[in-house]
Amino acid sequence: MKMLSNSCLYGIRASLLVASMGEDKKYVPIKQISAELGLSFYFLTKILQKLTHHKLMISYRGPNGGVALAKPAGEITLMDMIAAIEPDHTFEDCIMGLKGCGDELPCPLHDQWATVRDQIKAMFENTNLADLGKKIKEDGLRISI
Amino acid sequence: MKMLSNSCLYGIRASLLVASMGEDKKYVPIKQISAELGLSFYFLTKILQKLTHHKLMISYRGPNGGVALAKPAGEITLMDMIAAIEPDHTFEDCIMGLKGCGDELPCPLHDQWATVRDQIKAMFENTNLADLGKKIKEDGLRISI
DNA sequence: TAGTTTGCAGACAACGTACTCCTAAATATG
DNA sequence: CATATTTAGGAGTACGTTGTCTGCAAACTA
Repeated sequence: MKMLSNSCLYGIRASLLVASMGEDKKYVPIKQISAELGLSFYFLTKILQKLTHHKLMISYRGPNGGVALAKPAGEITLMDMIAAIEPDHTFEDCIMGLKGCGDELPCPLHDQWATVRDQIKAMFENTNLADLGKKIKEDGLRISI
Repeated sequence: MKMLSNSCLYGIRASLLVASMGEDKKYVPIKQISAELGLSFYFLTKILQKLTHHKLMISYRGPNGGVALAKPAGEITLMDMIAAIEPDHTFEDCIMGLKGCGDELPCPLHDQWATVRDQIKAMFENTNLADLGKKIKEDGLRISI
């Protein structure tokens, strides 16, 4: 069950890596990020450009350049990342694909689905990069492979 | 948030319609189903062929032909439909896209996601066409437009 | 048997996502 | 100023999903 596009996943993982490395280094080169995460440099470049356009990251060209978070990691939620990379992704859709499905005019699965959907939405809204970075560091969780 | 492909949604809606119409008529023509649901006849034909191949439906050619459910509606779950139409759809994936993510080697979102994912899986496994048909009939819920 | 109705099967086009490559622009250093 | 480093941006390829069309096979009707 693919909830998020590859682009979105790559963007989140890259941001987490930048958050963890950016403490000593101001800018992290995209080449280095792609190597550490095992992703295509060219493709990752495109994705991170979307994040800089949406002011979640800042970039700097030339030697010692790279990308950095534009805000503290605690102020960037997963929902921010999704909105920047997959702008068409909504969390309102009817699971049966019916237009106009809602509390007043529900499809047969509406109530069950609305509950689950709101949980997913809350998960993305209430989780920020600092939360995930802390888990990665403290519990040894991973963002590679 | 698109959980299921259009093909899958169309197949489910068509099956529900067949279940509700098949009481008096043995076979329902695909042409009629596509007209009532506002779907492409050609495309729906392809989708329903997958259901007949997976023995969820039976088809009959010629005048008074069409498709019918191969089993009582109460014995066909949404998960059966998904498996037939989207055979690659799994409900085990890591939401971060990491291979090997599991209880022993979790990603930072694993626990939160596993809970939601299992609810979705259960929703599809425990809901059958008769359940939905009953809601549609008794509560006036809809499968069109 | 001839003609009509219906599903079956294969080819094909349009589109979005994923991914690659190339050149230009900005910046640092000697 | 010359050169190396690094991001920006546009063009192009590959593939899956969606959707269309055409001809064929099966079944009924007269």
